[in-house]
Amino acid sequence: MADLEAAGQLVLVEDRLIELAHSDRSKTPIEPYLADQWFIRMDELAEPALEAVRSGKLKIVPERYAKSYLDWLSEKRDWPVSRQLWWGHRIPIWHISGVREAALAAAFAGRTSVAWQPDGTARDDDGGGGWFVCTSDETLGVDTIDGQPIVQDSDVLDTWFSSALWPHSTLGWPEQTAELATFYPGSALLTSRDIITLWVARMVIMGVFDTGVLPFREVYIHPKILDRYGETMSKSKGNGVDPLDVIEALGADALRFGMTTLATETQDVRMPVEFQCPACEARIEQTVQNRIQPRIECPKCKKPFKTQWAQTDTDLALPRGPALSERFEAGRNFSNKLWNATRFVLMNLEDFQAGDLAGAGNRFEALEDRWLASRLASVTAEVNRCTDEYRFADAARALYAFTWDEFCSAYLELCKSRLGDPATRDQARAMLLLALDTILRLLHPIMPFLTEEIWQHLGEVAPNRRLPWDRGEAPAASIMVARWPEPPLAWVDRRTEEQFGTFLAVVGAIREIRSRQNVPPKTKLTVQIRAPLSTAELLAPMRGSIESMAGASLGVVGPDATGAPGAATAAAAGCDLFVDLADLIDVGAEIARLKKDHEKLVAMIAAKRVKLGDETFAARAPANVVEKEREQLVEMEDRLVKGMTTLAELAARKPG
RNA sequence: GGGCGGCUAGCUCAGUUGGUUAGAGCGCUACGUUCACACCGUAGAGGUCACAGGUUCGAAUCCUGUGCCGCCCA
Repeated sequence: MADLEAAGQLVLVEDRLIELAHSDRSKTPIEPYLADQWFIRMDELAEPALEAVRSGKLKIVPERYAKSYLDWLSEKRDWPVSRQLWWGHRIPIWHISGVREAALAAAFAGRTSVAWQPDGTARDDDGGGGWFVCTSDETLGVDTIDGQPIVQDSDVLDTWFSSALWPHSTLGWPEQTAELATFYPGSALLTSRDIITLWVARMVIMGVFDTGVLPFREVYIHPKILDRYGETMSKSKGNGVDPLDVIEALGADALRFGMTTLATETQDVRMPVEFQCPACEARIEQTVQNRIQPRIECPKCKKPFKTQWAQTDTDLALPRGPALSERFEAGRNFSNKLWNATRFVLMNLEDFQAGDLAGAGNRFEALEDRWLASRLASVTAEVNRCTDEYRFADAARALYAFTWDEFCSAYLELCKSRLGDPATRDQARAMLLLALDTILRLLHPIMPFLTEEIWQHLGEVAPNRRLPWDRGEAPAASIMVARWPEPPLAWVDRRTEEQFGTFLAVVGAIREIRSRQNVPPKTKLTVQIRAPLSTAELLAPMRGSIESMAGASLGVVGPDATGAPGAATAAAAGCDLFVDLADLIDVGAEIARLKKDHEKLVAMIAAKRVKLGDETFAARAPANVVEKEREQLVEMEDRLVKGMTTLAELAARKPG
């Protein structure tokens, strides 16, 4: 500064704030310090690791992470491996001063694993110098040479150096063990994105260098879980979830299922954390303030509980409030759902003899059986596809939706009446067994404990069951070694699924009317369904099912069905449903609803007309898209007219 | 400074190659304990898809820019 001033070059002196890095652990500023360190030259080592990914021999999923791997390795920056710590692998380098090379050669004569080179210090007067000595053996075996002490470097290797050895050293390398022969290389490495360069790249480098073989063929990078504020979870911040707490409160399968549904292709997932009051089970949002307190008072029951920070004897004596997340509750609820569905199946399976389901494919006569078989085949294919592509969340979602919404809500309900009829009872039971067994196998990787438990119960009730994919063998003693299900794709039947969809839509429409009009569940509704002949034929065999699932009795189902003037109406799957509610109907509510519908329809019809009137749309959009739009317009206009008729009828009926 | 990702319902997230009225779980509202399940059932409300341009007959989706959030590297 003085020089600048003297030279007349100093313009201004001012105070500036400088970003100063702080140590995460000690919270003290990090000061630069120049020191000699050991480096590993990377140019030759990096090349095979780069080639492995470029050529596709090593696949990184999701693909975008290959970029950070390649970018980083391409720089081929030398790796500083020495650390001034008290733990770790000591660097296999020794120092000696004041000796000539001849003395080293004599001391290590015959040892090919020892190498040395000058350490760069100046020579002594008598020709002796400083040397680095290196060996791949554990020790040098000598303490002095020519009276000079030989001392091992006090530095240890970077933790990632040791970690890079993990795939092969854990299997006994450098010995050629049976474990190494069997388990090396592995198939897939699952890890977090922040250590792709630190760990994954180093394992590849080290694995190839030491064994000549890539340590794994695929790398799956999973998302990282952050708290509700987007911060990385850590014990020292106190913002984490303890898996043991989750297991204790919600179950091990809830934890695993929850983790699986979080495993999407995204980079981060957020997990809001809540304390659970041990006294009243109220949930208390974890905040930046309360997460570092030794005790928290429950705002609901006012009783205090301790956290991981409890220190004093009084705090330590308090009951502990576990840290949980609502994101595991769906898994807990799902476990419960599956357990109860199982109870229902087992209850109905007692004294069931026909356990051989190997020829199940020949017996799908009822619509719902064809549908269930079709769905089993589709869902299995979907789960296979998802797991092959590391889309674990999609697999979990598919199984959750199928089990809950289709197997439990639809199929089990339909079975209830069939189970009471001796003519259909055994077929329904066989189908329940087939479906539950298949669901268990598909779910097992995601919910291992519950599925095993149920598997054992199933084994007691139906020990002789044979599924088509069991190849004539009895069910395995444990689901862990049971065959993966293989429902044939020939079971997939799109027309049946469509048909079944129509059925469900009709049931839904009746339920909607009931709910809209506040009709108690026990009151039977009488429903007329105006449907095209084809749809009516299709619904005919499901008549009883519609009645039982919707709590209704069906009148006319066909093109000529009509409702009394002012009947409550609903549309579904190309049908119009009429429920005459003369004594029950809330006319005002119905009119209000229809008016709202009407406004919405008018707006949508207007938009459609503009679209279809646009010449360029007709000219440039694909024919099927234009056709679809036309059909929708017709359908909407039809609904508009019907709505207006009903409105007029209701208005005439409304008292006053 | 470079790179990667995110911004969709109150919350946490899905949304395949652009094409019905954008979905799920939790939460919320109403009704309901009919013998698998209230950790449940039925129905419902709730979204200008961060913002601004552009491409296109058509954009949550493709392109450009901006803002905010996060991570890796320097």
